[in-house]
Amino acid sequence: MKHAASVTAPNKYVLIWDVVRRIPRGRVASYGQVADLAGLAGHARLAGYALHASAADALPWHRVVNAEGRLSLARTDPSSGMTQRLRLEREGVRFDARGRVDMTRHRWRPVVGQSARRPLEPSR
DNA sequence: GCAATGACGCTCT
DNA sequence: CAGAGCGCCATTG
Repeated sequence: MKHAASVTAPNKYVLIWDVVRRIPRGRVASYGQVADLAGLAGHARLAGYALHASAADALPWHRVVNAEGRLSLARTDPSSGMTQRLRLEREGVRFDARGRVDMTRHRWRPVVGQSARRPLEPSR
């Protein structure tokens, strides 16, 4: 069925869910970023699949947006867009006039070694 | 097993 | 900056 995972949940999905669960409050990550952290670099689509397959309130799925900072809605539940935006705003995530998340300020930066690289956001 | 579809992403126009 | 095209992989008919 379209709502996979209802009975079968590939380990890959579990990996993705685990990453999503680690996203801090007030921070957002893109599907590609989640896939990458889950060890599935380049497979952003799988991240989307995993989220769709997971239970609605089993994890902070609302903190996952696409690379453009826009909200990707599930065709089976278009109303999720409203829920997502409300939850994010409630966490302090700001949206611009176009309805996009300000990625430069809210993109989640998991600790990797924080040696060099780190353009650091304009922090307003 | 092939063809179509999908909570995506990157590149080119 | 917007739209179209192509690539990735898993699920479904």
